[in-house]
Amino acid sequence: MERRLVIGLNVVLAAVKDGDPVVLCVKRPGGWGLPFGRFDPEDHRTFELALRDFVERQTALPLEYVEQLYTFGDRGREAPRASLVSGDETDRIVSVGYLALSSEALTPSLESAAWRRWSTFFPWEDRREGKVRSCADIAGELRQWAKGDEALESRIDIAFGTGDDGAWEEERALDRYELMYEARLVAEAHRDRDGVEGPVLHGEAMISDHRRILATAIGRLRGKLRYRPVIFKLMGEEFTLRELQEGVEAVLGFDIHKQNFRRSVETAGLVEKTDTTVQATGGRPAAIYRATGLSDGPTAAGLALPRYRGTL
Amino acid sequence: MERRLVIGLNVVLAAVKDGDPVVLCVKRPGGWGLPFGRFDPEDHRTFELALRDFVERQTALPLEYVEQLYTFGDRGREAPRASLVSGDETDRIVSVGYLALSSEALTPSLESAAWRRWSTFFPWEDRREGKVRSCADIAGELRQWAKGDEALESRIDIAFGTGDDGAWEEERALDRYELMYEARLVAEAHRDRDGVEGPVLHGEAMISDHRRILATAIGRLRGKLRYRPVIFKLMGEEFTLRELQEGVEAVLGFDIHKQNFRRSVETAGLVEKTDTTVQATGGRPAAIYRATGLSDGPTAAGLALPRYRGTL
DNA sequence: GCGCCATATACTCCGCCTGAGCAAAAGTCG
DNA sequence: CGACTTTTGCTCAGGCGGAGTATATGGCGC
Repeated sequence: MERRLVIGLNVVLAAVKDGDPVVLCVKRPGGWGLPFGRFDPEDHRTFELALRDFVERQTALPLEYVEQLYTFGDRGREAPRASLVSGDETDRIVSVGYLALSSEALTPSLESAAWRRWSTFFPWEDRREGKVRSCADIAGELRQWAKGDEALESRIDIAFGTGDDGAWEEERALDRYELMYEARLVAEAHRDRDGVEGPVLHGEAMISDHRRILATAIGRLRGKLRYRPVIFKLMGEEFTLRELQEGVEAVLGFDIHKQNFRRSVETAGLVEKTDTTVQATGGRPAAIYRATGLSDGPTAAGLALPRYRGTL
Repeated sequence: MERRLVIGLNVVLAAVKDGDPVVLCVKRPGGWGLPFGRFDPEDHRTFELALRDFVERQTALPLEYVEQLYTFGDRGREAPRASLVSGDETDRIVSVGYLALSSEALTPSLESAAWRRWSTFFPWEDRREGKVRSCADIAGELRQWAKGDEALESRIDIAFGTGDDGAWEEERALDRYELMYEARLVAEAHRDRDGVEGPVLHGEAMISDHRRILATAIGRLRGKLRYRPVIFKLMGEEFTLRELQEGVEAVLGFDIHKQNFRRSVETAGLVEKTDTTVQATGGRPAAIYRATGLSDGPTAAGLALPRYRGTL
């Protein structure tokens, strides 16, 4: 029988909820995963339409901003759960990953769907003060695994900002995940290959290669913050500068200087102050802002954001 | 009969030749296009392997650096030339675009393949002094077409750096091409839709949506220069700083300040000076440099490059 | 109303990066 | 040797970003 080609669509639908970045997950037989569906060339004119269609059917949540991430076509990646999408083990599955952003974490209609924090799957990516960061020295574990291999050590240094003049670059989430996969510090590495356990496992696993897709999405979103006004896709219509900053910090995964953030946001001209204020924090009331027209549209500049400058 | 799903692979193979950026093109019945082939799930384990396979067969050129660009799945995009890849008009074609870089523009074995300058297809993207830039005021033509529509004018301003504080951002090549397509300033717009001619047509057309894919590749490559050391994939083993600068300028499409370029490159630590020199320009001999280990690997920083600050 | 607290907002200061240009060095060519 | 070309070294000023201090404006307990 002929091996048919099947295209699957995966979505990382992200939002910010109670100051934490969350992603829409669906509970499947093998564990948690991203929403996905099969692309049917008969029914769907474009990928995006197909995506909106099945996400809305699966969760009753509408998609607003949508962006293509990457197309995964390697044989073997889908093996463990091929039957889920294709219904036929001999099919060859190619999957197209998408990133979608929502300004609200609305409750999904489906019981098996839920918003879950990024930090569940990537505890090491959240370096904000007071957050549950996995204090484990992952870079140290990796270096031990590298056993002096220079090329590997260089990759580790760049990915984790160890190294002499290196800095933690938040958008390298995928680099970090892939290193950890190779070093077998994540459960997927054991599931996909032999069952030899690594020293410690970090974060919760997802089915198939969904955690890899999520890492791709996180990195892409973080990078995009700096050159496109995507942060406003995660905010409501109106917000205080503190709320905006908390949204940015949630995505970036580290704290930033308050006064400088205000300065950079205000001079960028992406927001405008309204004449109303809110009093929600127990201190001085904050002015309410909204995004200007500049921050709309497919093109437009992003925010000038600082780099992480902590230790560890 | 069932509509089958077919995956096509397209490659933008770029190089720098005689100071100009070039792309490998293949002559087809309907005009020039990018090399492409059909992905066969039976034969190929990954997209990249398939890509290397058919490019080497079509042109006898090996691919070095390869990067996925985007997956195009909209129905209709492939209509005009569907039969080329599929051999069956009822198939649904999805195409995955790739960017590949070569340090040498080797002569392809196939007679129908040739290196052609980017500027053939995108004359407006080359703003270097003394180059054949199409002096036509494209932004003006676009604004005339926009007829006061604010949203459109804002897009034009951002794409072309017109607008008050806007600057020409070289990586927005796709934004510019898409606007021109919508305004029917490129031949493809007439071929794909009705035959109503626009005022002027710019650049040479390519078959299918290949010029769009090329625009995507140019934009991606230009952007990537700033944060990954990809420029060295386009250079030989050894080079002078002038040659390196000319390579960068060719890709960026504008001239940059010589002394500042030297400073930024040297402080970045991506190159190291050898103790040899060449005398090729009729002036003082230039030191030969080579890329350091830092510039290798999937990760690593890029060059700090200036922005275009010309007029027009 | 008054002191205290918490947060929002304003302003300052300084170092570094970057843009821009001058000038010297090291060759070729007539 | 002098004119010319290109490489290389250096300086200087403006601006942006990082970090901290100070002030404004509300609530709350008394």
